[in-house]
Amino acid sequence: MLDLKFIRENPEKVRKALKDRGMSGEILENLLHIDAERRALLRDLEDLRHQRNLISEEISKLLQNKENSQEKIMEAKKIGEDVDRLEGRLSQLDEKLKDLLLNIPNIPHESVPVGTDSSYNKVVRTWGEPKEFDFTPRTHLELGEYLDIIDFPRAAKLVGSNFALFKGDGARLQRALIDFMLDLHTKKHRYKEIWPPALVNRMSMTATGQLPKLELDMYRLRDDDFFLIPTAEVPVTNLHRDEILEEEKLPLYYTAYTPCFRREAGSYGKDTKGLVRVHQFDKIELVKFTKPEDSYKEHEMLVRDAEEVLQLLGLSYRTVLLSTGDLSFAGAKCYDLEAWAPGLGRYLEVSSCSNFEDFQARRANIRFRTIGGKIAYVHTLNGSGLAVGRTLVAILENYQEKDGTVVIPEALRPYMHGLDRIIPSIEVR
RNA sequence: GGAGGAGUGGCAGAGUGGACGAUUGCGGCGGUCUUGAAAACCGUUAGGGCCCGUGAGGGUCCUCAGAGGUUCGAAUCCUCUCUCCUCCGCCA
Repeated sequence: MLDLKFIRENPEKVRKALKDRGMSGEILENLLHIDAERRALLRDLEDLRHQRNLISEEISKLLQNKENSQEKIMEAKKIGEDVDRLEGRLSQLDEKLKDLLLNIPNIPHESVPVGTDSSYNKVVRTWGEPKEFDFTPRTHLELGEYLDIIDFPRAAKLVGSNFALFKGDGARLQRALIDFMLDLHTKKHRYKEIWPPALVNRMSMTATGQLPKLELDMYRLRDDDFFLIPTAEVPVTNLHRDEILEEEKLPLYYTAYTPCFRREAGSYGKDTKGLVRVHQFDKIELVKFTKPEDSYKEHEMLVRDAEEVLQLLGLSYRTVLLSTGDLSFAGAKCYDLEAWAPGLGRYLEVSSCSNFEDFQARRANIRFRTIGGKIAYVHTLNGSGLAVGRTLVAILENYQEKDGTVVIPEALRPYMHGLDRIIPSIEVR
């Protein structure tokens, strides 16, 4: 959420942001109109309340002196009626204003390329070369089936389409990746590990920006107003909701492994097969709370922390700076990391690292007290480090051999009890 | 799920209809003292909105878990919701 005062004083900046994102500017004009009306009303209302407060004080004194207060009470009552009327109107306007405010996206940072869709994204660097094969590389679907480590039909039997089920060395590889990533981020990069609930309430979902806009993309429980988290960003960012942090403690670094749940409503037809787009996947998330002046430096560092996972796994990738049209609602700037998937023959988004500036912090009311005693909003950042399922796709497709077996990347072997290769299971092991 | 108890500033904790946006302590900030620091002492310190002012600042309104209600007036009384604690039940 943007600062209302900022919008009021810089409407042209918000107008430009909406335009750059390819959105209509109508919402802004609407908001400015309501804001003006609301402020005029507020002035009248406060004036009335002031009068009433004065009379109430008089009544108090009259009563103490045992004098007659009936006349004053009648007067106050009359003002009270007007107050009620204006308050009713005010709460209507407040509601409208809040709704509009929650639906205005963040303002893209000046370094973000302007463009209405992903074709304007900019590759800022690449690492490694897309791997060449002297045979036609298989997709992770083919490999998963051949090695009997991923079982989509049975997952479909258990829940429905677009769910994954890992077996044997596939399950172990999944677990190894989680462990490997968490170890890297906690030990080397000094993030504190969090193991949060996978369910959160409506307030948490609103604070990080999933609600109200994306409610249909979320899984919601029927009997309680809880949601399955679409990313660990939600519980971890909400750790400090409604808190005032101390400046000396910033920046705070957190990492968390969680399953992530997404309905993917409206994305039918895209990536309908395989692990690329499933309703439940696993992800290691990185979250930072920083001082405003440090957030862009911290953002670059966070991206590097995520990139290191790919480097250690020996997966070639590119780092993409998203354009204004591709940027998420709450983000001010975002880099995607895309790993090369030879079987699919394309790059796969395995991480998305965003700086939200104070957009989430304002919604979530996360502030800090400076050493001088001033209070300000923190900046929040997060990124995947990494999405486990898609990383597994990249590993299978990059490390496959002609015979259909898959070599385990060196870095993962300690987490696989020394196993160096996945071969088809001939019988139940 | 049942029965009780509780929710107040950064934290702890007073406050049962008007003098309370709130005693006090801790913490924070400023100062005295000191070569410097600590201790001690003095002062200061809730958040937010609106209006006025170039500014320092001033005025005013709102906020005591949240939403309603009673009242001229609510932290205080009433209703509902949420959260936490204790006991019982159930359970990995």
